[in-house]
Amino acid sequence: MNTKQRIASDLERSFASLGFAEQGVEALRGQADVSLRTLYKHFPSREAMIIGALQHRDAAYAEWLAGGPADGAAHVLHPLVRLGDWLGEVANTGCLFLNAWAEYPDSVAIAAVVKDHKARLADEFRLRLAHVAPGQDTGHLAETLFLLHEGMTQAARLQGREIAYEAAMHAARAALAAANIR
Amino acid sequence: MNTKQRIASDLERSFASLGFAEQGVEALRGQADVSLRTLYKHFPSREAMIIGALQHRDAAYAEWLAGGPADGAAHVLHPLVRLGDWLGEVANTGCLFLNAWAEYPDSVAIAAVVKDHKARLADEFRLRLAHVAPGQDTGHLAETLFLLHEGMTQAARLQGREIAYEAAMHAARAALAAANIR
DNA sequence: GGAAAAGTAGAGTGATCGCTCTACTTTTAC
DNA sequence: GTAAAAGTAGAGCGATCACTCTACTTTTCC
Repeated sequence: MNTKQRIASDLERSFASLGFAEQGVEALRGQADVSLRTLYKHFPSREAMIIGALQHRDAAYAEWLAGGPADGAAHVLHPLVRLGDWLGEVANTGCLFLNAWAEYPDSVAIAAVVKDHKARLADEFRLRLAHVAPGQDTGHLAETLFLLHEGMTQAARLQGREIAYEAAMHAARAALAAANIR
Repeated sequence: MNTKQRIASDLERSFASLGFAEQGVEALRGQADVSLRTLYKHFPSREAMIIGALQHRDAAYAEWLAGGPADGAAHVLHPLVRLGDWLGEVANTGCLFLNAWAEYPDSVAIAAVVKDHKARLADEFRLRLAHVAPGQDTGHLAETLFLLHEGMTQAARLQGREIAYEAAMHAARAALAAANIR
């Protein structure tokens, strides 16, 4: 792993646990354990540091999602199950991407990274549905699963992970059953 | 309407359209068209201004939700329909409450307002379900509708309001039909 | 072995921002 | 009518913050 990637990883962990607003560049420098000059060499502005952290998480989350059962409803539900695991294992401060966007609503670059990440996530459901029900129109279903994914992320902070996970899985299974995917 | 409420209304509109981070106290003062001294008299810190704006929107949203068809599935779906209207009419910058929380993750007072607002929203679904299906266990269903509500809010920014609205309504109707609520 | 690249430490700078304060005017209430 | 309350205008303060710069050391690579 090169220096830039290692710093990006530290930045991601730092932003995820303490949020964006509460942390200045000096604090980030400390977490990454590099000099200010090196930090700025790889990430020439605070915004670039945030983008680097988001891109790092984007890659990590894609890896986290991969795999699971090869067929049937369980194949489609796998990303939701994994999100449930994720929410249980990492500090639950909501969606890192949406939090970043909230902090920099005018940044075109950050908005692009966020939309890109979410589009890839929505595609994940489309691909898995196409694999399980080839030829079938599953557009609505993919959207529904994406809505439940986003809802679960936020609801876990508000009402507890268990409640959000149970409700999302229950609703997702019902939606798949209604489309004869079992 | 007294001065404080009028200022709170201006603050809400201001935060909603330009976000939290991008706007300092001087800009807020300008939007509310009052002197700095008066602004601080009613809201003694920037955090208090944010809380005031959130409380104002909480009340406005409760009023916005009220009413709708008196019975059947349409009674339960009414809040989702209204959210669809809301997303079409106001600048869609995501959920004001979650954005505020993202900006001040350590503020106990802000977290309390956010959780309070969301709890009231979840209760809205529970109450409407209890009205339509008295005696029936609709806990899961209420959670599902809440997830779809939260998911719709975010997905509307990411994929467009129409897609998010269609998907959420479709999923919600299916969930109600599965519980024999029509 | 030596030059270039990449790193460290940390002081300094300019701008911004939340908030206070002074001096003055208008409105409200009895 | 008058006193208290509430408002305006806006300069100024202290702190913070993103970012730069100087001086020096270590690592890499042919």
